[in-house]
Amino acid sequence: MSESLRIVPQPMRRQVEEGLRAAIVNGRFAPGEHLPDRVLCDLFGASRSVVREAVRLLEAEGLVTVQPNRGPFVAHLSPEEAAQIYDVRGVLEALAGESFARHATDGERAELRAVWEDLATRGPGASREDLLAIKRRFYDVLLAGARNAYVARMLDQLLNRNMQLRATSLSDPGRLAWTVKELKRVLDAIDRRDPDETFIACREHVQRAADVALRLLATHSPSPDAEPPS
Amino acid sequence: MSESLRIVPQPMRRQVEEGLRAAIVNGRFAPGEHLPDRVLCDLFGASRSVVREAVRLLEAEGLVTVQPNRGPFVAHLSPEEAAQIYDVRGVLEALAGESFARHATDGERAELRAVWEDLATRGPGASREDLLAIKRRFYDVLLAGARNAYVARMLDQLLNRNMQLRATSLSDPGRLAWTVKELKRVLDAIDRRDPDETFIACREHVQRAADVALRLLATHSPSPDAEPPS
DNA sequence: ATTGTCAGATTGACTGACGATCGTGTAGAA
DNA sequence: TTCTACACGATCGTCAGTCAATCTGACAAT
Repeated sequence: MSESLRIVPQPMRRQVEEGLRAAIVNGRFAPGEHLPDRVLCDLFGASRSVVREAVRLLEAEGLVTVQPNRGPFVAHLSPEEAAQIYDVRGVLEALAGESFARHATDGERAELRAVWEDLATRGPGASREDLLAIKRRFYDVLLAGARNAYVARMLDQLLNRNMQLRATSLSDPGRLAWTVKELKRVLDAIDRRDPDETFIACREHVQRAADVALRLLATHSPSPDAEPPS
Repeated sequence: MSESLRIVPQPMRRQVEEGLRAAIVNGRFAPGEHLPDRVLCDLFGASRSVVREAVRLLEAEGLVTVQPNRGPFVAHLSPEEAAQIYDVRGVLEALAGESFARHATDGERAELRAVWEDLATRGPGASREDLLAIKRRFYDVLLAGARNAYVARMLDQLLNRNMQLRATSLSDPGRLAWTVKELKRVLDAIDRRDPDETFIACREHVQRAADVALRLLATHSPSPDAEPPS
């Protein structure tokens, strides 16, 4: 853990990339919205080269889709895509949990349980932001203990991709209690050093979250907002 | 399936991107090799803007790593990373198989079995290229029938990432017979419409391939080639 | 031998420019 | 009035050139 002390001046490109990503996942840009590079340029005060490179990265992450000769658009999340994302999230999170059960240190296990207890003691009055932040910490600890950089990167992408849906599903009344109960099963499996059971518990947890989110998505907004291109 | 007939002139950027990716996965560039954008420019006859955007995409895929102020390098695959990639591949392929068992049409099931029979009837004298091509077709059919664009994209990335290892493990004498037998278990599970068994069979297949590849990697080249930077 | 300095090479970023392409609105014809 | 064709604007794709910051390696000085 000899963390390098050298400071790296964050390149302009990375600032644009992170700013744009944050703006998209926080909903400051509506899905389907057109983002001409001109407006991105003077929004971030950067040149076209920088903006275009940043857009390429977000395109690879799936957050924006670039139509030829028309430019970048905020990606639209259809119910089918959402279901697919949850499927992938399920197996990746299951793998992360399984790896955590295998490789995590005692300190990391204790830390994960601490985060869970933080979540469990929140009343139902907690704000969406708080809940998302706690779940974020949960994932951070989980992925750190899983010792697998690839599953961490891919899961990060997927969590960014369906941030809006997670916010809605977390705000569902009564969902918090189920989340706490499902995660307890994960924690118990981890403490019993049972990777297989951890795998199953994690995947099932995501499946439940997907059911809630997709049900909300189907009933609450039967007709999506922006135009599905082509 | 009304595929649009209109041809879109592939942008220069995409040509550079695909050419560079092909050059890396085919081993025309050694791992750890430095790729100054100057040489990429007159190698592809493109301007710096185009090359840099293409490099961004490959960076997001993990095929190249860009060191600040030093430029892009062909990514180096450590044994630990290889093991992590195989872990992720295992669950993603398992999910793809499970989805295939759930959603594929009868035609797709027959097609998958045809590809498998093609692989099974090859004698041990088949060339690496042929075997890789057949496995490629197997994956294409599998992913098409899985009805999940995300698992397809991520699996594609991972397969590109460890192409070299796959080539070595496929060339291992006797491995072909085991591969055929393991895939038969997958096919049988699919034909029995048993998603859970398909999941397990796929994951185990990848695990076996990982064991072979990592064993070869450990014994055949105990000290990697290029310098691990920093 | 260690340190300091300098030149060359390379990246990061910006700017201006040009043609190609898409969408749209308008003018003209039926 | 309705429909078609064309022109126009907006935007993208690409390029070339410039400048500053940084790294590398060699060479000189202590």
